[in-house]
Amino acid sequence: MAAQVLHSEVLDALTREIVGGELQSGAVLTLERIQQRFAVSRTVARECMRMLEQLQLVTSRRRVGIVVRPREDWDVLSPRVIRCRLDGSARADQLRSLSELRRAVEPVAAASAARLATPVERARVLELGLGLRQLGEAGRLEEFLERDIAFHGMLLRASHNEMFAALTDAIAEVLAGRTRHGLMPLQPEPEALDAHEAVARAVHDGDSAAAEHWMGILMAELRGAMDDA
Amino acid sequence: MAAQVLHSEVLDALTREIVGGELQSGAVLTLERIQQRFAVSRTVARECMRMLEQLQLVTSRRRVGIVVRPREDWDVLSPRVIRCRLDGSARADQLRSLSELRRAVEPVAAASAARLATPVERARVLELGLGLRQLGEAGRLEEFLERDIAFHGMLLRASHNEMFAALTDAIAEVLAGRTRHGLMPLQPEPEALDAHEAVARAVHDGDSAAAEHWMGILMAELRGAMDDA
DNA sequence: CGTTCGCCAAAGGTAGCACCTTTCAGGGGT
DNA sequence: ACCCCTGAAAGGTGCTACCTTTGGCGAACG
Repeated sequence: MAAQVLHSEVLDALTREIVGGELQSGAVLTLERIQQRFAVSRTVARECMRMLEQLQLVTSRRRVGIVVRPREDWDVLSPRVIRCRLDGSARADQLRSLSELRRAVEPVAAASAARLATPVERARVLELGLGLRQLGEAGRLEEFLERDIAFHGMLLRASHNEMFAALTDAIAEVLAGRTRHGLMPLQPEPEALDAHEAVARAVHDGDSAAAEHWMGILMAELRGAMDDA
Repeated sequence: MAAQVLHSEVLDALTREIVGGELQSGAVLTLERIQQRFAVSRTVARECMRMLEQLQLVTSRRRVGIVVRPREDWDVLSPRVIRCRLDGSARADQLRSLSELRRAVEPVAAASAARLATPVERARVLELGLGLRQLGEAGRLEEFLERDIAFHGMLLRASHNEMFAALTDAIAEVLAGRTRHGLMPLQPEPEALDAHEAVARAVHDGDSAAAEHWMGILMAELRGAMDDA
């Protein structure tokens, strides 16, 4: 992302410490300590601080220092915060709340996609959806995951709502995280495959009610799967 | 928010110009020009640039300058971007996509609240929900709006999902924006009042299916109202 | 005991430098 | 006519030094 620029390691390290709970609400940093700890200049320390401030992770007060804010204030929808929480100790919590967000968003996104997608997008959704069945039944989990991510991402983008589209990466992380944590059956449930296919067809045919309905079914299924685990 | 610190005017001005479309994708800024235009030092210009970069509004490349990114890349869920879009020329678009997000999130949030709210939160939700009827029937729109915002905000927080809670302010903006733009009837529809009350009771009684159902009804109603306008 | 006052730590902001990357133009060779 | 090489300039990256402003806190005073 920010590439090799800036000592973005500093930002990442601090973000992780805050969202990971090592630096609790009320903890105080100073620019000086950041400078010394990471051996960077004031400029870099300040830029990091500003970014943390923008994420609402800290607030900077004169004479006091840089104070860590309580979790309620965090900009938890920011991709950076999501990413850091996903590979920190708060991983499980983050996955749960993201899954819930998914359950909320994806059915509505599917409905919008059925209404608003371009012909090219419709075709692509259908293609991806149909392909899932073959990969699933063949038990090719790696490829299934990859295509599943592509399918859900395509759908979110096809909704033509930029706020849904902005969740693409986070949702991809949920999917990948589930698989990596062995929360997936060795072979996807037939019901899930049916639901995927039904969603794909509904979007392709412009049937927004059906798209929402079937995506809802799909969400309910994986909610059941997660509750078991 | 960031208070009177920093020439946050600079950041706001630039953010507005980008999300407002005055600076289109591919447009190039330089630190030098920012410095001159706003009469600030390089440090301040750089901090602003870093924040814009974090919002994915721009990307900074050596020898080239600060390049505005296409809208797909923006961190459109960031409160700052939402705020700037809401009082820029993209207001209508932003309200529409936010409303859709609301339609997705609020029913699920209501269901979670019914499951997870604390006794205090349940009582408060019920109180706010019941109060709405009186204010609505009396036609006291100002107070109705205020309480409506409190009601939905309480519900989002009571869902105990920090990602839903993070949308509180944005959703408050939608509610306020609708009223300010005369998209509300002079007296709230009786059906809407019924739905509010039903949601409040369901959350209070811990009936998560009913909470989701009635909130869905409510969302459908105001979607109808918005489509009319 | 309460109130005021002043100190100073730490952020806010400015200025200017050295450096590195990237681009782009110009020249020479094929 | 085309390609590659080279060099210079533009502009971000990072650093240091320095001054200003604010606000917390303790001491002194009423």
